[in-house]
Amino acid sequence: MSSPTHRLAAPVVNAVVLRVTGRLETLLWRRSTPPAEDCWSLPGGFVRQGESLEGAMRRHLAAKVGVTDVGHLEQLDSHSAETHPELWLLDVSYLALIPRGAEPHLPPDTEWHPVEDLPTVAFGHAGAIGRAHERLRGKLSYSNGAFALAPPRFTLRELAAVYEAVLGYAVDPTNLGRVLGRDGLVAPTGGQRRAGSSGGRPAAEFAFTRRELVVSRPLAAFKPRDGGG
Amino acid sequence: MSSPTHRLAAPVVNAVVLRVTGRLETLLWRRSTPPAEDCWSLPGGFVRQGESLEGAMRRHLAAKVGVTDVGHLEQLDSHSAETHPELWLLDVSYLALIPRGAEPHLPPDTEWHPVEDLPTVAFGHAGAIGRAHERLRGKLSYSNGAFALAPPRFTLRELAAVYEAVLGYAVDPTNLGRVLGRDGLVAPTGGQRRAGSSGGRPAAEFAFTRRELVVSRPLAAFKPRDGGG
DNA sequence: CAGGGTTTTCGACTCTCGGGCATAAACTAC
DNA sequence: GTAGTTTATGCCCGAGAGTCGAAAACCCTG
Repeated sequence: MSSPTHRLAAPVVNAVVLRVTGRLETLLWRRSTPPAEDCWSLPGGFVRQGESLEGAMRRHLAAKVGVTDVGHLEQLDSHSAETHPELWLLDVSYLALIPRGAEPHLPPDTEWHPVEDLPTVAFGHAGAIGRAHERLRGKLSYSNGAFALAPPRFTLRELAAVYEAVLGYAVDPTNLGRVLGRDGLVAPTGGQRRAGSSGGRPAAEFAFTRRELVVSRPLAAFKPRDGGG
Repeated sequence: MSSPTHRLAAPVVNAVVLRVTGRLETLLWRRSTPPAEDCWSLPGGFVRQGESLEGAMRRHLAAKVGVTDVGHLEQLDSHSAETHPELWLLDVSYLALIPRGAEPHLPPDTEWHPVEDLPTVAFGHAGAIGRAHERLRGKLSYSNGAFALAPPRFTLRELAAVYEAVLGYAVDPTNLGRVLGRDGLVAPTGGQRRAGSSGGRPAAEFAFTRRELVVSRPLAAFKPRDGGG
């Protein structure tokens, strides 16, 4: 069963790159080569032998779309794809979050598109975008996942705007700050920020305490024996 | 970049098969062929062209370890593996949950091992078992994920025992029934069950209302505009 | 058949946390 | 200085989880 007569596949990585600029946006790449020439698709490419999947993903993000400052990179899922005329592809999807403020300078064929108003994308990649959005929505609800989308320093109003763009409904900045603050996920920096247009009380500046993913609720739907750790 | 000169990999699927029999156990397979001959590893095998990854996983589970009644099957992650001397492998890991009562008749080379006391497993598969356990722990806390581990009908005490085996700490049957019942995830069947040894009040028999995964809390860490749906 | 032991079930209570609201504070513009 | 805008702080309320005790249902023994 380990004989080399088995058919072989070409490993491919693709990323759903998400950022928030008022709206939730994803990065699409207009293909200039077959297959699916002149169609939009997710940025990505082939994996080299000896290369890790995540390494390949970062390489393609940096080389093809100029994305180097990735706030968070996470594998979504894999599936066997017959979308290529000659090759059997094994498609591994990633979710990449870009913090606000890190503006990658994009190659000409690459554009941000609002997730709520996507063009037609090839290879069934629209499903991957939907799953990525869904997973991100979950992450914001039970972790500090917004650290990878928010700028390094922000006001509670700005952070609430990030949540609103992802979740799709209004979020109260006061309550948001209290919840994240109680879990120790965000903390005030001491600085202040003035509102953009007309006057008002300057807002306190906050920052996430950690830049890696932390699950706030310790999965305690039921009681983890309060005494111990 | 789509030239067929790229190196190709052999897609492989592996499953962390978990069940609960008092303890949480996983299914390991003693390899009788190279590589890693006579070592324990996760059950799995090659993917055929034209076959979906999940289809290949189910095929191997049925053929190699006699597992046909899978309560839940879910992809974990993929990684590029250099563990084979001749082939470049692309390893896709799955989590498979076996309900209690469905006892697959195992081939001679296959055994259940308690997750807390594993033998040495090859190919770095120990990490996959850990990640599977971790994900399962999360599932039990915010979904009806236990439906795939529990028998079709059970008492609250029996269900609590399943939770304890996975979570590692005591769970109150009363509270568990109330929480899952309020969300409509479990419901009494009307039947009764007598305790095993000495007498006592017979316990009501319960069953999960759905046999697919349902996320109980609608990810509402913040307010989803109570009016609408 | 009465009584003790065992297990489950039900109800009441408490505590924490999310959400809402009103008020105070801080700043700008006129 | 006054009006207007925005943020911050405190308090209240309700929902839900966790605990506890008492009642219910059953078995076994004498």
